Amino acid sequence: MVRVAEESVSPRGRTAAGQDPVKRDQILDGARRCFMRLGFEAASMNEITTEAGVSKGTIYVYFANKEELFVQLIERERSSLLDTATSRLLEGESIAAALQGFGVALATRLSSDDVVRAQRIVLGVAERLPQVARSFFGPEPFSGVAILQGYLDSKVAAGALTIPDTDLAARQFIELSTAATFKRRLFGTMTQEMPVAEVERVVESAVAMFMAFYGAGPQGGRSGSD
Amino acid sequence: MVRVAEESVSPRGRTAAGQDPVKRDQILDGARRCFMRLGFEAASMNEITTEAGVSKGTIYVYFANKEELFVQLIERERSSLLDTATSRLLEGESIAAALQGFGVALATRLSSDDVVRAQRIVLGVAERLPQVARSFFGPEPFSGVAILQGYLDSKVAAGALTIPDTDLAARQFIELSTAATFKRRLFGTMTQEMPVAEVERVVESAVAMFMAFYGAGPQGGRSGSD
Amino acid sequence: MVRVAEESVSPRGRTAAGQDPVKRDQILDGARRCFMRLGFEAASMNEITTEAGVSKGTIYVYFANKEELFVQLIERERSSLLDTATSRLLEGESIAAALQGFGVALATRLSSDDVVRAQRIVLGVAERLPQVARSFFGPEPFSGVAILQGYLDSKVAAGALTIPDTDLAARQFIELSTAATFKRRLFGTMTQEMPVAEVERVVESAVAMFMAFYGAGPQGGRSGSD
Amino acid sequence: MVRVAEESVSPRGRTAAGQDPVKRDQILDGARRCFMRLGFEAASMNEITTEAGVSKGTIYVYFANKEELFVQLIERERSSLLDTATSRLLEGESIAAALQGFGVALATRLSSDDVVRAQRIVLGVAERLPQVARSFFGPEPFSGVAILQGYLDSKVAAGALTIPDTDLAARQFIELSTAATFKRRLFGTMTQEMPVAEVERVVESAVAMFMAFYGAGPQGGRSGSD
DNA sequence: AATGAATGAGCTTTCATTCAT
DNA sequence: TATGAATGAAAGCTCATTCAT
Repeated sequence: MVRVAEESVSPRGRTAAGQDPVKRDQILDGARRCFMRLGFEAASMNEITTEAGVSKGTIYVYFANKEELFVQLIERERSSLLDTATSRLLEGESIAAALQGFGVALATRLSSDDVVRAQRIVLGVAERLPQVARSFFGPEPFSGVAILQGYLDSKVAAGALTIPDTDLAARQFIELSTAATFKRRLFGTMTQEMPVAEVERVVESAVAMFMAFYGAGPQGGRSGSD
Repeated sequence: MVRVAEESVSPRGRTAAGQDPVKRDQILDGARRCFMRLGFEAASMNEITTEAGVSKGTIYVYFANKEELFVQLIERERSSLLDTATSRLLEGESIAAALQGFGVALATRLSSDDVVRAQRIVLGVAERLPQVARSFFGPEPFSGVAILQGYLDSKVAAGALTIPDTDLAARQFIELSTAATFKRRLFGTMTQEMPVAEVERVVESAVAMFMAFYGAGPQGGRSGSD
Repeated sequence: MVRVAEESVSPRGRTAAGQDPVKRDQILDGARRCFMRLGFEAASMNEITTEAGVSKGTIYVYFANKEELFVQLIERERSSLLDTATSRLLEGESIAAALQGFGVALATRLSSDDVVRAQRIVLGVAERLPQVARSFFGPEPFSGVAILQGYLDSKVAAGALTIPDTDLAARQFIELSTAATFKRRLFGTMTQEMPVAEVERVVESAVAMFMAFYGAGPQGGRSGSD
Repeated sequence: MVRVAEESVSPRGRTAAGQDPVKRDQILDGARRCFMRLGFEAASMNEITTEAGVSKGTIYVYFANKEELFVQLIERERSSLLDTATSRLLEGESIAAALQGFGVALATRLSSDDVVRAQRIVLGVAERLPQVARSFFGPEPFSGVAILQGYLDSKVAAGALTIPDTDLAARQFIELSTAATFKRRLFGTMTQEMPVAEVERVVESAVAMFMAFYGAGPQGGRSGSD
């Protein structure tokens, strides 16, 4: 019964109900535009219908209800969220360079119009759909943190860094990298995306501060107890 | 049903429509309970009416509509948000102690159940009511930042700190102080408020890192490259 | 708060929400017309709204949902269903006359257009609203039966009738009285109400048959055992 | 999903659209299960489709719409409704025995769960599909009545019974036989099928009453006045 | 000035029916 | 001929807002 589309546009033959990935994406694209423009509550299924160019019934074949549609949309969007940052981290030639690349990619992505918008919507429904908010940055724990922590762990093991609590250190670096943008963008006090050069400057400061504290050496970083 | 106790009713005669500050607060108190419990969309004016113990019409005399009621509520709540943190900053006997007190107070308050809830609600309507989100932490720019920046400026002027960009440095310290809590609480990956001892440890690390980088000395902290 | 209407049209002052009996009846009247014309499923709340001359919201203040509205309607209608038959029974000068009056009233009422229509609708939703169907003829058991049984019991006690099972006998008389009409009207093979003269003839036969079998005398009626 | 076993499929080549009686029955079987379980309105064509193991389109080739499908279903079911009762009547060795067999069979069948369910559904749509309800018990007039009336006519002709109005007498006997069950089962005041022994007792009373009134003899039963 | 009953647009969701494949 | 994905009208119900009292 299920004959999956072989290329991209529903090619030939039929697909099982609710199984055509092209139509599914078409719906998600329409939903994305609506949710982004209006938020979760204000986006009506009617409008999504129109925007996606499918009928009401079709949407309900692919997605059980509005919440499920939203959850699936976020799921789809999430996957690519931290890809660039992750690869930047692994590509870095030195620790400082790796952190710089990671921090810039992360700060840029997290403060992009789209992601900011998405974060707001997700937080707006966090009470009703807690798992959506919880997994917004990827499978728990906050995956950017997990990745960076893994990286830091490896450098600590190699003796290149001295960090008593790599989970905290990872969070610290991320917060330092996004110090100028995250809250400002989320709460709207910064209305434009920050220029790359400026982001780079902020991350440079973050790297410098981080390395000054955690860089291996006699004075070794401290995170709390001594 | 809920009637205000005799003595708290506007004292003498009648007040101009929509002018009685006691009734105004009574409405805002009810609205606060509803919005916090249900969120902006789910809180119905009917429920607010009941919770506040006033009639529908009265609410509409004091507040033009649901949005305006919400805006006014956030405005009222905001003022006290950073009071403790601010006074902790000014009470500190040393820079490190001042920062420690400020950081702990800030991290604690920002990750309290109430404030987390409020942030989510505010962010959920940020697209529709941008100025509410924008001014959530106080008059622009982000007021915790402004206060801390002022403090840092004074210490720089006194030669106790070396900071090229005190705005950035203020943000950095705040982000470091809330590194373990802010995102986790907001996105729900941390479901309980963090124990005070743990908050203190995190802030100690923040202070150490901050002072290591910006503490006055030959190597003076840098925030860009030179 | 609740100031009940003193006469018939909402007289003066306000009534508590969902408490105005005049408006309540107005809604039930509109609902009655719609349900009778279209049946339960086909009657839309919109149409009832229009027919009753009230707004959607008002209906939902008085009745929680469509089912509840229907239940309340049937409840209201039911009360008068067997009044006439009951009083005819008690007015009869002889047993035969009492039974004749009761039978004619019952057969007439049960086969009237309105009652037939109502029975169909009630039976149509019987699976979903069993208690509505169950109590259609009044509080259990089938109240016409209960009343007649009580009457028969008294006559048996007085020695005027010999009936081993008065519950069965009551049902038998009722079925005999409505033998020509009940099923025919309900299932639509008889499309007009039966002329009174004809009903009277059928009930006369019922009375004759009943008295021949149960009338006190040496041969005494039998209903089952040897 | 449900596929008919090879051998039951239309035997040779193709059948004209909507002409294969095997497929037709297959559809009606599925529809029967759905309608009985859910009632007319609640049974969706989708569910019938699944239950019958045919496609939506196919159903619409065989039956113009949902109503027509229902009509045809009732038509098919109807034929067997009174078979047993009819043969019991003709097998009876005496009039009393014939009536007893007929009455018990009829009362049992009419109050069986399935038939009660079917009657309710049919009555629920009686206003919209009058002919379905009208012909529920067979071709007009009420066929159980017609058959019994024929039987009574023959006995009257033979001088074994004295009945002025055999149509009425037939109805009377049927109502007496089902006096304890019909309304109670239909309106749900009796939730279980009645035990056979009890049905037999009720029918015995019906036969006794009937024979006492219509049994040939000097006093000959009368159904009108003289 | 305060009340709260009434309003009705608008919401999400269902499902009989169609028609391209 | 048979299929079942797609359609879209219409359903029950909610709730911000109004205005007669």
